[in-house]
Order: sequence, then structure tokens, then C-alpha cells
Amino acid sequence: MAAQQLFITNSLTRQKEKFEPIHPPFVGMYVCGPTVYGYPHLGHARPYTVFDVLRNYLEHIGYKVRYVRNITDVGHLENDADEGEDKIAKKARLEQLEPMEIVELYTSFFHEAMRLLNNKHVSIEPRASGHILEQIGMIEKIIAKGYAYTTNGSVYLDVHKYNTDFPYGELSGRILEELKAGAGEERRNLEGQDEKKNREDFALWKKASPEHIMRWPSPWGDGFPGWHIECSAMSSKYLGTTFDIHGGGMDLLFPHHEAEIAQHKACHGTNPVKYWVHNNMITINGQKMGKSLGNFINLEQFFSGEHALLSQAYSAMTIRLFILQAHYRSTLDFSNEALQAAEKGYQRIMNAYATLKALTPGRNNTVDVATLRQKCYDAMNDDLNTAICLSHLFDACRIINSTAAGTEQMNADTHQAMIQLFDDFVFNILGLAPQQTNAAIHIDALMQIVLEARNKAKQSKDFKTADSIRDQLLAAGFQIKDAKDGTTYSLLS
RNA sequence: GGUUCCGUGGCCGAGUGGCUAGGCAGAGGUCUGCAAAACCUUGUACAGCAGUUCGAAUCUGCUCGGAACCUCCA
Repeated sequence: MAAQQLFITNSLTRQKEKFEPIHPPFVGMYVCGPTVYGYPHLGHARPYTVFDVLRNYLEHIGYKVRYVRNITDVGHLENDADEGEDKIAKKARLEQLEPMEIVELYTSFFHEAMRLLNNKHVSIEPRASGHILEQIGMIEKIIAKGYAYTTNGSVYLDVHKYNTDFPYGELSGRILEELKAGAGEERRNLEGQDEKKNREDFALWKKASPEHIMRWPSPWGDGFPGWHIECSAMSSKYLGTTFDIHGGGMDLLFPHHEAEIAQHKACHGTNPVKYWVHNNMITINGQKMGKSLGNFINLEQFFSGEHALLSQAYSAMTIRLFILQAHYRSTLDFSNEALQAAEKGYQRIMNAYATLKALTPGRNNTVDVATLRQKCYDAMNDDLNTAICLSHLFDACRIINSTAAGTEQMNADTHQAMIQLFDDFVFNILGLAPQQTNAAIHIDALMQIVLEARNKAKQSKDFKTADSIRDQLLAAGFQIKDAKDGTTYSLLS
């Protein structure tokens, strides 16, 4: 395997930089995980797929990666940055469940979605609730260094104090003065703001009101950690005080990641991260797909096709290819047409691979796999350009099909090299799984055929055949329902 | 109001100075009992205007349109 040099866009400099880990061959990578209070939706699929590919590629080119992705199960607040009740706690009360039941439930949905998308296990998946001590420890340090203050049982980071010693806003490009002045829009007048010295200060620890059910004892009384501190505490615990890659969605860049930098520097005096990597958003009708806008489609709905905006079901691998056909830093617009195109493209790749495996190599050779392989490396090295990499793999598909058709020829070495190319790039790096089928999709398609045949029989008054089909389906576990507007079926459990 | 970014052929989407990205859809052809698959051919796209240049989708300026962030968000 030739040594490859990856270049990656660092949000800190907004430039493509040569990737050089701090302690080669080891790479530490932290990615902000989901807040587990709802079903994972299409938007969640992107970062975890992108960083899965990044991890796969780093390992492929010889690095040893420790990939840490947290589960946020406390600390995200409902209304604004520092006021309101905990999201997990709110959902729990609505459903009359223990908060940790909610966490467990949606964590399992998240894991299932990851499995279907073929995102491999991460090295460590820490939960915020399991790292309260570390978070408290970090806050104490920040207070001791004079960058945080306590008010009424809550602790805030003093952004202005911090800004006198470190530049605040280096990641987002925001300047403190502008943040203060940026009140042009109707900024909300928030309760609790008077607890803070300045509006820009953010909570490290929040006092829990008596009815607040997620709470932990601390030196400042019962409370719960602020949103940003969890990632700082967990990333430094498992990856050290300076690690290589921190990933996440672009929407987390400010304030979340900016706050992480500030907390970390206030605590340790050093930069936490060498390369900040951000994926762009998936949009729907040109707008970000997200909870706030209520325009998201759950992954489960994609797999079942049960959503008003979906014209059919899509397999997880279709979604994976859809994501990888765009560059991770570009927005990606959802549409049925785009998904259908991805579905066909996925089939094309898998069919070509099956054809390749079945090929009998000949004596002559007209195919240059080495060049093709290098092009794939070049694409991946250039800021993880999976779209270009795929375009070369589609070229490979055409070559394979042409070989089967007799217009190209492969000898045994080339044949083996081509198989290796697919094994490496298609399956291991891009993580497209072979033959991944969603049984529900096929069953549904099959049932439509059967029901149409039965309806034909009904129309021609061949009730004997129609009833026979119905009885046989029932015996096979399918309940038929004839309604005015068509025939439906359900599975008997 | 501030910060950042985008506008590519029917759709999605790469591409930062000159060379056909790619996928899907469409058209014609080959093959085939039919169909499908596959293969071959085909589309002269870069929001608009002006400028720089021998040459611009790619650089500069302006105009128009859109987005993200500034509040929880992947």
C-alpha cells in the first residue's frame, strides 16, 4: 500500500491543510453525538456517515484511530442557552417515563440506524450523564483560574475575562464586540440573563429548580452541567488535552464548538483540537432539515416509505450513497428524484461487483487498475472527496461491464486488482455494504404484484381465483382488506 | 444588523484559469423470442452585468436570488 497524504479542510483556518497527527500513527477523533430525545432523522445520517468514512480512510492508509462519539443524555436545555428545562427531562414528563428510559429508548433507535447505515462501532461512546464528576472537576479548575464565576448556584464562563487572555471567536470568526452589538434582530429577553455578567457568558453548571428531575450534587448545590462542558470533559478524558480531529455539523460551530475551545483553554491553557472538521447540512426545499423547523424525515420513515414527502421506501445504502455523492462541506438537498438516482447508482455498483466476481480472467489485458486506484486515493486525499472517488468507481463499473461484454479484457492480475479496488474503496472505505436489502421494500413490491393479479381476476369475475389468492395469502400470514379505494394488506403477527 | 457561504445542463451533484467529472432521467443505436440488464453514440450547463486575461463556470467588482450561524439543533 502506497503511503497516502490526506489534506483536510480545517474550520479553524478555513483552508485545506496537510493532515499530520500529533502522535503518529495514532489519531484521536471526537465527534459530537446525538441528543437522544427523538428518533434519528436524515440529518443525523450525514455527520456519522461522513466521519465513519473518514475513520475508515485513516485506518486504511495506516493510522490507528481512536474514535470517540458521545451520547448527549443531559444538559441540552429547552429554550435558550441557559434557561429553561432540560430537553430530556421535558420529554420524560410528557411520556411519564424516567429520563433514563427515554435515553435508553432513543439511544437504541440511534444504534439501530447506525447499524443499518453500516456505520461501524466507535471506539468509545461516552454518555454525558456518566461523566458528571469530570465535568465538575473541569469547572472547578476554570473557576480556580478565574475565568468563571458563580451566581445563585450556577456557574458561568466569563467570556470577557477570557477574551482578555485568549482570543474568543477564533473558530467562528465572531468578534465579541460584534456579538454584543448584534442585537439588531429581536433578541429574546431571557430570564436568568441577570444572573450573568454579560449576555455572551455561557453556563458551565446550572442550578436545578426543585421540580427539575435530572440533577446531581455539586460544590455549587444540586444542578446539572451546561451543554458545552460535556464534550470538553469527555474528549479530553479519552483523547488527551490536545487531540487531532474534532468533527460535527456546521450548525454546532457556534456557539458549541467555540465554547468548547474557550472552556478548554480556560482550563488547560492549550488548544484542544488540531483539526476542526465540519459537515454541511442536508436541506429540504432549500432549508435545513431539523427539529426546530419540524421538516425532518426520520430514518425509519425512509426505510418504510411512510412519510407524506416520500414517494417510496429507500434502503439505508441508498441513503449512504446519496450522502457520499456530495462533498461533505456542501449542502445536500433532499428530493425523491435524487434518492431514486442514488438507488439506481447503488444497484449499478453492486451489479458490477457481482459481474466482476463472476468474470473469468483471460490472457490479454486492456485495463489499468493501478491508475484507477491512484485516482481514488487522490480524490480521498483531497479533502475526502467521496463524490470524485465514486465517479472513478463508476468508471470501474463501466470497465467491468465492458469486459463482460467483450470490449475490454482483464487478465488474472488485473481481475484480482479490480476486486481489491472494490473491496477497499466501495466496501471498506466508503462503507457501502453488499446486497443490503430491506425486506419490507421487497415484500411490499411483491404484494403489489400479487394484489394486482387478484384484482384482475376480480374484474373478470373470476372470484374463484381471487378468493384462492386471498386464502393462500392469509395462510401465509397476510391479511387482505378490500376497500373502496383499493386493496391493502397487513402482516399477521 | 453582524459573521460565513452558495447560485452549474430535466434532477442530484463534482469541479477554482485552458483538457468530456459522475449518477439518474431523456434521445438514437447494438444485442436479445419479448422485456430487463449491458455496451456504443448523443446533450455545447455554469444566476445577471461589467472587468482582468491570449483564454474564466473557475479571478475582481457590482446587481439579483437563496442558505447557515448569531437560541436547542447533525
